[in-house]
Amino acid sequence: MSGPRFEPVRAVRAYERVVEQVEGAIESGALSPGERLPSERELMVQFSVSRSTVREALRVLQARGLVRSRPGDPNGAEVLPFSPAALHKSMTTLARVSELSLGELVQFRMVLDSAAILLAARLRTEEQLAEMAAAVERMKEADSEAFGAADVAFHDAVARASGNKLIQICTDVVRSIVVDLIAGKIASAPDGEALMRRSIGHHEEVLAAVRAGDGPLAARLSRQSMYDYYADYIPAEERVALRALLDYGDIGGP
Amino acid sequence: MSGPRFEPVRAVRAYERVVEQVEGAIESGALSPGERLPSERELMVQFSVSRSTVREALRVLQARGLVRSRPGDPNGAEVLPFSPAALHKSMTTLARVSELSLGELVQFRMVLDSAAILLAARLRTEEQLAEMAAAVERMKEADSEAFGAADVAFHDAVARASGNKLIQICTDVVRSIVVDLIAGKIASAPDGEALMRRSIGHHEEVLAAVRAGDGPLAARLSRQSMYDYYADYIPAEERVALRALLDYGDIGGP
DNA sequence: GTAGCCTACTGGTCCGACCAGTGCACTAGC
DNA sequence: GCTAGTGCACTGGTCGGACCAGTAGGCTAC
Repeated sequence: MSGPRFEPVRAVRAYERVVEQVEGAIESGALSPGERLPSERELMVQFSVSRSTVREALRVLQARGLVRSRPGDPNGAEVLPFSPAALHKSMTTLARVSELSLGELVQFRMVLDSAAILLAARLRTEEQLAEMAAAVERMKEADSEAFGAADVAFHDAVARASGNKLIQICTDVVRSIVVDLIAGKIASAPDGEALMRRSIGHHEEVLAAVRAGDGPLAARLSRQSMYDYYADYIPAEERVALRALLDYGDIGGP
Repeated sequence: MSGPRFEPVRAVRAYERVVEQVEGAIESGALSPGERLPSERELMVQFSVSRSTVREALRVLQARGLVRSRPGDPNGAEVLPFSPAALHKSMTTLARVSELSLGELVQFRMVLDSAAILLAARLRTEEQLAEMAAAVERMKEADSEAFGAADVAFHDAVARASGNKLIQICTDVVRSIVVDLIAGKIASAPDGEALMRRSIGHHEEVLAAVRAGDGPLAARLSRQSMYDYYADYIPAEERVALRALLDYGDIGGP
């Protein structure tokens, strides 16, 4: 017969229990962004642990992006509003140690971006549409530096219009990773000027499709646009997988 | 005139420099998974910092999922193979403090899963197809517990067949978050038995479409399947956004 | 009234100590 | 000879105390 099923007792370190408590307070809303934690010396009394333990706990919370501490600040550590910084960090690490290829990253962007655009074509407000249009205008008049910024603004407006915060955050994170990866290369592109002009044309078409409410068309155009933009940086054998998202003629409609 | 543009010097803490060096060694491959770091006392000599500083650095590295340390282990901290644990953690935090709704999470899954299936229909090997088929068979013969496991196995096989590690990891992370969120609810579902039967039918259709190489059809079916499966848990006003992914009749073809 | 200093805190770092674990070499027993 | 058991030397986890540089806010002197 099997006796009572005992749970394995994982040795839980003191600093972990401190982390759990503070984390719980933040997630439950008992501690809001902008509020301050007690000082380390105060915390060591409240938790009855040493300052080393408190500090290790704070380091973990800081690594998770929940808290920030400044030396000399008489108010103690500050509870931060959530930022995708931690997500960004772990995804960047993933990209490096897990050897994500540029192709995979771009493919991921094609999927998420086109989904965002498909949704935006349906759900966007007039305001958001105006933002996208403004970004495209800025792309036209920009030098190669401002061009990137305007491009980001466009895609960010689209992502927000999709109404899905997770899509918005993930597109943002992956985009910045891709941009970092090919940083410098874009300047040395065989024909950066032509690339920019073509990209502007693509964006205008996408914008028109969003304005018309034709999500499938907008999504298809955006995938094609991203493929064209990055294809030169991606090894030929990897491009096949990316084209699998295009070949159907239309992942977004007939 | 503007003089030389000086960079703002952010005060870099000692433990951060330790983190950077170890992190760099791991990312560059100088330190491989399974290898051991020197002991804390050895590290404090090498970095010429105190043990507290070394420990805070190790806590950060541990929080990022790069190393693990066991008390008493004579070999020092172990370099871990990358696991999406850190990604999972930060995304879970995101879901909680950033108040991601179940609807947004499911919508995200619909996007990623259908993209994975679209790619899998194109790129899958016979082996991977067999895995998917085996998983569906297990779903048929399983009780409600094993059903979930088989379901996971199916989607995991699909994600692997997509050939995109990022898609694979993200679907996995988001799936587990969704499952946690509705844990317990599924048992109390109005008609769990019927839901399971319907789900099996859907999976068989998806599998058939993948086998036939009809990616767009498979993708459409999978979105519909996921929508049907989770719709009951999602408030009506949120369902509209999810249906935006279905209404086009076919985000994957005519 | 204001400019500047002073003080009482903060977090960052260091040191030294103790404890409970772990792995390994060594030894006692077969 | 080989195995089973025992120490030992080390590990990480925690503690306490100490010092430093930095900050904010009150206080003083102008």
